[in-house]
Amino acid sequence: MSNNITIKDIAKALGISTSTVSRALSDAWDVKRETRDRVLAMAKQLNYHPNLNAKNLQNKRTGTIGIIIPEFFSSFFPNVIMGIQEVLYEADFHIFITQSNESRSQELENLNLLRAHMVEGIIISTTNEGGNEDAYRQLMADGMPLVFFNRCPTTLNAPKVMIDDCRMAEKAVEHLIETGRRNIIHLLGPVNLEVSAMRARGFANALSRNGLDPAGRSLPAGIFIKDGQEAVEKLLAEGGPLPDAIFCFNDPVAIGAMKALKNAGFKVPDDIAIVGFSEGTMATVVEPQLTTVLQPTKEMGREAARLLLDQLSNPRHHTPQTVCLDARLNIRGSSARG
Amino acid sequence: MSNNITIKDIAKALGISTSTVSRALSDAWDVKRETRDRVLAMAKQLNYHPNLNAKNLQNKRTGTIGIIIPEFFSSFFPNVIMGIQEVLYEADFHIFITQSNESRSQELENLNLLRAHMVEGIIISTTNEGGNEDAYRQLMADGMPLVFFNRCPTTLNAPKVMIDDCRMAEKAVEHLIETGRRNIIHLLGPVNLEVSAMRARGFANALSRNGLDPAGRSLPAGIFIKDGQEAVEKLLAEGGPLPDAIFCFNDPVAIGAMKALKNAGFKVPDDIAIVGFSEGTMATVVEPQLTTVLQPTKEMGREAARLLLDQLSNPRHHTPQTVCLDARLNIRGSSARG
DNA sequence: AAAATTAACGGGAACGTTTTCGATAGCGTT
DNA sequence: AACGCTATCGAAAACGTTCCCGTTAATTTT
Repeated sequence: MSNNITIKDIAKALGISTSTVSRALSDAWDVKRETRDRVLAMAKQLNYHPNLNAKNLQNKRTGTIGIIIPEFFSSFFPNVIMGIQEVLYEADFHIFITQSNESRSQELENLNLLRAHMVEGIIISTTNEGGNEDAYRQLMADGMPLVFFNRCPTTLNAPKVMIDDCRMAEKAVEHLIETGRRNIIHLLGPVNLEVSAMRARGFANALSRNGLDPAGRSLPAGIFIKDGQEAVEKLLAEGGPLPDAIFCFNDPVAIGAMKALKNAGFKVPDDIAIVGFSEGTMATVVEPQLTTVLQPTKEMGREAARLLLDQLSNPRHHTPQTVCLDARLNIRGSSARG
Repeated sequence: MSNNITIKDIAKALGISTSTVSRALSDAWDVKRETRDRVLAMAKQLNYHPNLNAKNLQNKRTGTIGIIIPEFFSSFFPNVIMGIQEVLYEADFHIFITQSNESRSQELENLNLLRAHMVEGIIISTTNEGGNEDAYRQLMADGMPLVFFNRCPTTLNAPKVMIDDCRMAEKAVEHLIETGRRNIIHLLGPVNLEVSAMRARGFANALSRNGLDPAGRSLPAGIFIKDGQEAVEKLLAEGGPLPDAIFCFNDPVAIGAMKALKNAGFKVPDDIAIVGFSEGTMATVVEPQLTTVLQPTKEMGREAARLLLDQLSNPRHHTPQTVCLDARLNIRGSSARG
């Protein structure tokens, strides 16, 4: 931008002082109506734009908050961001989105980037690698407000917003049991994600509560379509007795599992029922449509933003609270049967 | 952040001047090795972080470039952003992502926001509302480097990176013709998008080149699943003769169309073939898998970033070029037949 | 009529950097 | 002994704002 006109230029053009120009632009009380109008007119005429660096250098703020998400590809995070934007824009904040690409080091870089850009707070969903807890701690110790959502470090006493993954997993698995399935397995998420553990626990709870033994019924998978596909292919290749239902860590894994089953000639849900988690666009596109847990993504974003604003307006000894949102099990074709 | 230590603090702690500290931190030649090490050590000890506002105020730059995309939901734009990041991070720039939500006014707000944040350039894909051409023009006149991708304003002489939508549409439709379809219709995209017109033109070209009359064979649809679904439902309700193939503006529309056909008891591709455009995650998830045009999204982002860097390093009279990337028609089940 | 208040503005320091221009000291040259 | 180098550092201006103090003139109060 070659556009270098400053308040000095306006002042000079009008034969007044920069102080007055500054006051006029910020609508101060001690400036005559007429001069204010002249300043505004001249500003428009000269196509003036305030220099945010100078302004922020002065008032020691940036009006920006940072976001770190692990990926862009599922519709989950974009939706959360929409919610964040909604309440943050309302509160006159801008957001600075970065993505860690599920990489620990990239996340660390982003943290430093955001700190260097002097964001006034950070909303973050961790990578599935984990391991940056010290950095979070350091940041919080330095007074940077942090809010976690969805993927939250267990060991950290910070504001978090999540859904009750354990209970929803229970519900999902109980639904499978109610529809007559007894031989249910679970495709696990990434090991160092708390949500993985939570959903696995919900799975186990549901089984034992119904007199089924959860031991040895969880298989490693992951997070992507291919993870689910490979896990099921491996299962089929082993030639052991097959389950009659699979509870998957998330939708992509569920879809991958469905693919593998179809390719091997099995019918979903008749031979094997499938349920996913964290409903995205694909759930109603795949055939049969996927039974899965719909998370209140937008509301999750709103809530995270609210927690951050709370901290901001209440800097001292803010006891970090964890808000837990309701989710809904959407029952569809992939688990149908009476 | 209550962390207010500056180079002054370092200077005071070491009994040297701020100039030296500054030089030491920026690795200048005229500072003794030993003092530089002491400065660095003290900086680490005090947990110093440079104030970007002050720094940027000085050197009149921000190292940030802005991105405006219309939405987050398809995987298209996130993929492009990955490409942009790749080359921009390499060149030591940060990116500032905003989304217009397909809204003209929101896009305008974003433009102003980015300008206020003094980004050094903007990469943008316009909304389907359009109408901000004057703002683009003004920005460019003020010396702000702009690069458009995918959705580019026709009337503007600016760097653009796109694929040859017309030719790819032709290819897609010719594929339908080669597989024996004669009665082909097109579901249109948003009216004020150049890509809509381009794909429609390609559709028409392919028809007339094969002795088929394109007149009256284009139906308004849109951009979302429901647009395609509703368009086909309307078509079916009208009770006229049905086509044997539908070329859709994009994948969601194609998927919507498939849904409507299936619901009405038609078989894809036997009764009616479907082809989409701009392949996303859903293309291989839907059943039958979707024949569609795969765009080089990541490369598109890389190229856009490169064009921006070109402009940045070559500020004056930079003749804006349009780079046209190759795309690929991925033939799948939805258009199968010999 | 003197004093006090108010309305409107200007001067200048400050925010945390970078950078230009010296300054100083040591040391070899002549 | 006077000179010029080189190496290393400090003083101070500048970047574009904001804001605390004045200051002046007009207006009101006593």
